[in-house]
Amino acid sequence: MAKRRKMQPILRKRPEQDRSRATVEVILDAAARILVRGGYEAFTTNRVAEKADVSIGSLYQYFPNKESLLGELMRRHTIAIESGIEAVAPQAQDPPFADVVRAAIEHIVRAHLVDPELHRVLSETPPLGKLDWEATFAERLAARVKAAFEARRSEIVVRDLDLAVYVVTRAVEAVVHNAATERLSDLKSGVLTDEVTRMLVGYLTGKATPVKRAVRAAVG
Amino acid sequence: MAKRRKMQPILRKRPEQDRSRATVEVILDAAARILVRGGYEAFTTNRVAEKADVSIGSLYQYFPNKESLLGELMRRHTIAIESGIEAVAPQAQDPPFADVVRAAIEHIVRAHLVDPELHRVLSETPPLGKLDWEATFAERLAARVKAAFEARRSEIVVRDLDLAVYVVTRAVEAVVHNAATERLSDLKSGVLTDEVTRMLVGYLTGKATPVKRAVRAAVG
DNA sequence: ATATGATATGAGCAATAGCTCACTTTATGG
DNA sequence: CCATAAAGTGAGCTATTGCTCATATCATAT
Repeated sequence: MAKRRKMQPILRKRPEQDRSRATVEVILDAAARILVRGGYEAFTTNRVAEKADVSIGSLYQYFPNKESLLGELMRRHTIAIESGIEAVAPQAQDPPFADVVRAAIEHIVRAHLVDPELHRVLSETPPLGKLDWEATFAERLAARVKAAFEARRSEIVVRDLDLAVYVVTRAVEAVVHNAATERLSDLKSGVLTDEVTRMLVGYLTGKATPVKRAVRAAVG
Repeated sequence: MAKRRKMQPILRKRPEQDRSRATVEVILDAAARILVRGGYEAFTTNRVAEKADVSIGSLYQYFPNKESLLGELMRRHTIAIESGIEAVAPQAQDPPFADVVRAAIEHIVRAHLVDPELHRVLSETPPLGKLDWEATFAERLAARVKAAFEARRSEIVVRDLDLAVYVVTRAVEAVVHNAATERLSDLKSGVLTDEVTRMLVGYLTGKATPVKRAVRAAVG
């Protein structure tokens, strides 16, 4: 008598043959393209199936519901970001504070350069909006930033560290996020990273940073 | 033979009696409450009418379509913000640069303290998201900020003024916007304004600002 | 060949959306 | 009064949504 309700696995059926794996891929591609072009409004399962040139039945053989499609899209996007992030070299010991700050910013920039359009849509999409990875990513980042600040406490003039971490992370995330759609070239060239780095270092240490170019100019 | 298509006035019919004016008000109230509670997902015309305790027919007598409901809501919100902003005193001549910066920030803070929840939902709502006033508001603000920067060019160490304006406006807007839902008390108390002011002044002038409390502690 | 499971199809269902319109009720003014 | 206009009603139309399921096709192994 137990009513079956929202208790399905993430993927209804594991695709085992090459043919079906391809089908899943085509579906996800179509989903991403529709999301990017028309936003969540245009994102309907029927349209996705049509654009993927696959019957609606096939879609529902692998995805138990609309939300799971979004979920898988997000999962993959997260993975793409995380793997791209691993390229960040571990810090040499006792580097200039400015370099630490810059490294963190490049962290975020890199994340936003992985399929920026899809990134934007996913992060603003109603049912999942700012969910999962954005939360945990932000948390991990905040922890990391705070640790870095504490390690350099003597160089930092700001009183309230927690507040500083909050202000800094939101500010950077937002500037980068916006720049990903409004000033993509500045993002890619590193000009924006320079600027934001100077802002943070100035704010935190109370000293102006000499305007010097980054060691490596481009990030993506 | 001309097909009638999306060409209706903003308000289908002007309410002329007190009774109908009240009806319009009740509808808008319900709309706002539904938006705040359930987001755009829950925002359906039938539900709005139901919550307003008004027949769906009455709703459509004053609002030609769903979008116009959102539009009117936004229009009123804009007006509320703008009138609240006028309270900002005109600057004394040649005030300290920090004061100018602080005034601009308080500008934005004030805007976000007018019904913060509704503000958030409206700014993230799909069909209008970041439309109209957010665009023009940002433009006017950017122009104002740039003018202020130019007037103080000698005190500013940043090279690229346009880039600086971009970084500054996005950063402040985002920090304040996020704080409106995550750190409302810090926003109201002025602590956050202090912090952001210090960040900007440090960034722009290259000098650390002495940590002094604002003249008036609270904004809203 | 043939049996078996994996894969694919698409007509169509139940639910809900935005919205209309024929109609009733309430207010106003001569 | 009563005529006219304003205001209010809600059953229900049309379109679309997410999603199912009976059926058909393809792949593989014996």
